Amino acid sequence: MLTPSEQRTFKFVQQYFLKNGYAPTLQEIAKGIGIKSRGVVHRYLRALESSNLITILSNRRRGICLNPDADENASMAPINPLLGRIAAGQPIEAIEGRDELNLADFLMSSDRFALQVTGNSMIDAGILDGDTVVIRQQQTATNGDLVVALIDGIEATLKRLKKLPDGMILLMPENKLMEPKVYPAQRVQIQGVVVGQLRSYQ
Amino acid sequence: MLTPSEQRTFKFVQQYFLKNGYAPTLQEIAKGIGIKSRGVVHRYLRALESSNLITILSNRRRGICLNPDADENASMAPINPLLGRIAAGQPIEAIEGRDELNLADFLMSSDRFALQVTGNSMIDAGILDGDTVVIRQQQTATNGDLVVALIDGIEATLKRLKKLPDGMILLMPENKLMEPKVYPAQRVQIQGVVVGQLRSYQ
DNA sequence: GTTGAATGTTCTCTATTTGTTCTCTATCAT
DNA sequence: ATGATAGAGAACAAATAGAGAACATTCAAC
Repeated sequence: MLTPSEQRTFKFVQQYFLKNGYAPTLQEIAKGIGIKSRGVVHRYLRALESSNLITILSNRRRGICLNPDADENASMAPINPLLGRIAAGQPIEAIEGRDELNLADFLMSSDRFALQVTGNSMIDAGILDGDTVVIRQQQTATNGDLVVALIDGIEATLKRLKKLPDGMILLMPENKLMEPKVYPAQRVQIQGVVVGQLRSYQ
Repeated sequence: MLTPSEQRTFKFVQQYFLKNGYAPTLQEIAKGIGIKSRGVVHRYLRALESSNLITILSNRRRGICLNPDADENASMAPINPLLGRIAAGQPIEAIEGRDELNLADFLMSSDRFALQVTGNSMIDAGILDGDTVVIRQQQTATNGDLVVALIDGIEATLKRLKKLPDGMILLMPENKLMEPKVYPAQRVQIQGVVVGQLRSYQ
């Protein structure tokens, strides 16, 4: 059972964590909830700890951990309610089993990063200008993967990979108007493969 | 759990690697994260290594390797950096300002839900079979919006909305092979508009 | 090979920030 | 009044960020 200030504190910490990937300092919390005293913040944190919402690593800077089992932490994991399936001409049907969309699987891993795509070279693969692609960092890829490739150590491109039998590498754009290009393997360095894509319409 | 400086360091290394295809020197990292001491950088790298994010080849110049299958538990960093912008044939350029991809903005809001798309009616808009779309629930929409519409209270479809001057409603698929359909307004009920889209390649 | 500059590594040292613990006020509802 | 809740702020200890010196090791040019 939390007092209003304690709730505000907890919410702020949660959001800060989600946004920055590390805990806030007492001063940042104080500013965030609109007070000035670090001492007061500390008192609230103590209360949150005894309610089992957080764990405090003593004397550590930014040493606040969110306890995973806390109910209200459910909102921490970016999960989306309700996931149904929509098809032209059919009623929306619920999908059994997977009723949540877990973004953590999608891209929250340290070996992933995101890139914003410029240009239309991949529109036939449904990747439009301005979309964001999520890349898993790796040096190798298999035929047919969408890869980020570095050519001659300078030019970066997003293309579909095809290894030719003669050791050459074919980088194919997904755009009927553009031509695939062939490079000797040593000129092409794979930086990662596309594991996801997202777009915002606002 | 990484300190902010350690995260900055990791991100810089990742970015440098992506851009150049090889690891930076300690001095380059120092400059990149805004400090002067190579010793300090080395300390941060040690921390990253013990979090299993990187591997250091001792005494090797540019001897930092990014660990491909990073241990998520170790880092616990729920961020995925937006590292840059990729354009065909150009070096990857860093995006200043917005350096993080904030998923909270994207879909963590109570009035949103997700649907999985079946069918090819929207492929020309870059929405493929199997993609997930994020819908903001609302009863009205403006011309040109991508909407989830319920026809006769039964059929749900994802189409582009066009209100005709005579009060009829035109639902246009984004697929050259399909024909738009016209309905009287009372048969069509808007369920929400598409505010985001995502795809997983796994 | 030899050499020298650049680079990685290990330290010590300092200043600042941060966490922690106090005490002291103020407000408000019962 | 009497707790409970809010807040300010001082004082101290600990952690962190950073500088920089000193030495070891690479690596490329000669």
